[in-house]
Amino acid sequence: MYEGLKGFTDFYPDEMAPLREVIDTIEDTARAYGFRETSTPALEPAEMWTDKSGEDIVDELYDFEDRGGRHVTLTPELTPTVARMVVAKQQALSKPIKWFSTRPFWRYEQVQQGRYRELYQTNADIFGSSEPDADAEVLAFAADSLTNLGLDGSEFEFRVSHRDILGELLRSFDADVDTTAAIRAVDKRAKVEDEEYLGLLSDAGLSYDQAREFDDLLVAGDDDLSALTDFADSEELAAAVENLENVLAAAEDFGVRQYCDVSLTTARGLDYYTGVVFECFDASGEVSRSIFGGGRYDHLIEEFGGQSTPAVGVGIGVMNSTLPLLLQVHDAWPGEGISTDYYVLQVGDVRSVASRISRELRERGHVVETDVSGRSFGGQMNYADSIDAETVVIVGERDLENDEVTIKDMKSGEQTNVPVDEFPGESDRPTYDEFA
RNA sequence: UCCGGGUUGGGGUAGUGGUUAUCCUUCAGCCUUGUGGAGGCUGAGACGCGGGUUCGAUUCUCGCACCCGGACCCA
Repeated sequence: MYEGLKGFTDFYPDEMAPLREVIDTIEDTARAYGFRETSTPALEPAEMWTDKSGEDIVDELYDFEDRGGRHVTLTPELTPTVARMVVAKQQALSKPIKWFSTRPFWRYEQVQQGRYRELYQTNADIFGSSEPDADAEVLAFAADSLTNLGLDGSEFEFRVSHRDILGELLRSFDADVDTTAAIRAVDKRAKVEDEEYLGLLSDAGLSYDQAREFDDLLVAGDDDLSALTDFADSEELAAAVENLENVLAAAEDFGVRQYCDVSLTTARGLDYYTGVVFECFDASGEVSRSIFGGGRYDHLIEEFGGQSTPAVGVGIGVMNSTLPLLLQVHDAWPGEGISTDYYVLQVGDVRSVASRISRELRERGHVVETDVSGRSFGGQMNYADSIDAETVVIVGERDLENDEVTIKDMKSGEQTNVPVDEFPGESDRPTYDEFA
């Protein structure tokens, strides 16, 4: 007997059925916004991550040398791949480009609640629009996905921040600040002691007093963004604040503003984000990890060798992620197990008739099972029960002597005889009730 | 990489340095060779892996693997 790899998960049919519903719901939402489906490789040149991404990502790569001596990696995220695709066909694609896909990703990291080494994400991205409407549409898609899954606004929250606000605010201090390090410090704010947090900020170049002032501004800004523009007379800062306000205004018109809280201390770890960034959290706090996140990355396409192209997107973890935890906590986990429309029960040498009936029922789009194990009558009834069959069609030698089959409703247990020539007949979904 | 807690049939569990390892459930078959959800009977099926201590280890001990949770990091 073999064991599967740590951090990889087998999904059995009764586990996959609700996950399928979750994925279908999110994908239907994406389609409704006009996102078009793409499919992308599992394996990519490792350089796509080692060249641009920070140490953190590289440490988690599932990478190796292939037989041609190429340094390749299983993809840990989608963004560089879609960036590559956009660059390759940039001139041919009409803008805005709106793509979605659901597929696995791999990260070699420590396994814990909601975090595995193989995870599935539905990504949705918009390329070619820097308008606030594009940011807001991504927020709206994400929010609609959650509400379509049965969550309401009191059960999740989007913490929305803006990289340029943080950057410009830092720049407005009269100091030589390492912006990236400072933003990383902000990202840690909730996790470390005040003193350590302020220490990280001063490591980044702020004086102690400036660090205090900076932090006060972030907190004040969450309630009232004008506190920021009042502080510094900076055109760039004003533009960033205005951009965030415009995104929130668009979100208001799109009907999702109520899910969004301004939270300037939400920074997100990835370095390529540029404007609006957001993370989704469980409003009840029961799921402590972030559910998913996204944001704007206006420079990545250019960095990948394309023409300057603004971009904004979100990646929602659907399997081996925290979203199932969120849905379970709020009683929104799809309950449907496997079910079967018809079981065609065979007694004796009746395969040709049973097959004809099965085929005609399947042609009508139903889920139909019949015996492939040579089981006894009782054994087949047992099996029909175990697969939650709604109707059992008994094709037995005894009935066929009278040119009949028996239609049995499994819920009530009632049954009746029907001429074999009239089943399934003209009805799309013939059941016991129609013949009773 | 670090810190806790775990690992006994498919699932859930009891127990023990020494005969055939407990119970529930599940699965298969039968009671009932044409009727599932109830009951009865029969059967299948387990001490994570490796080393050490010991006459003897599932039990004690060490290492490893895996699982659960946490730190770090992230989605």
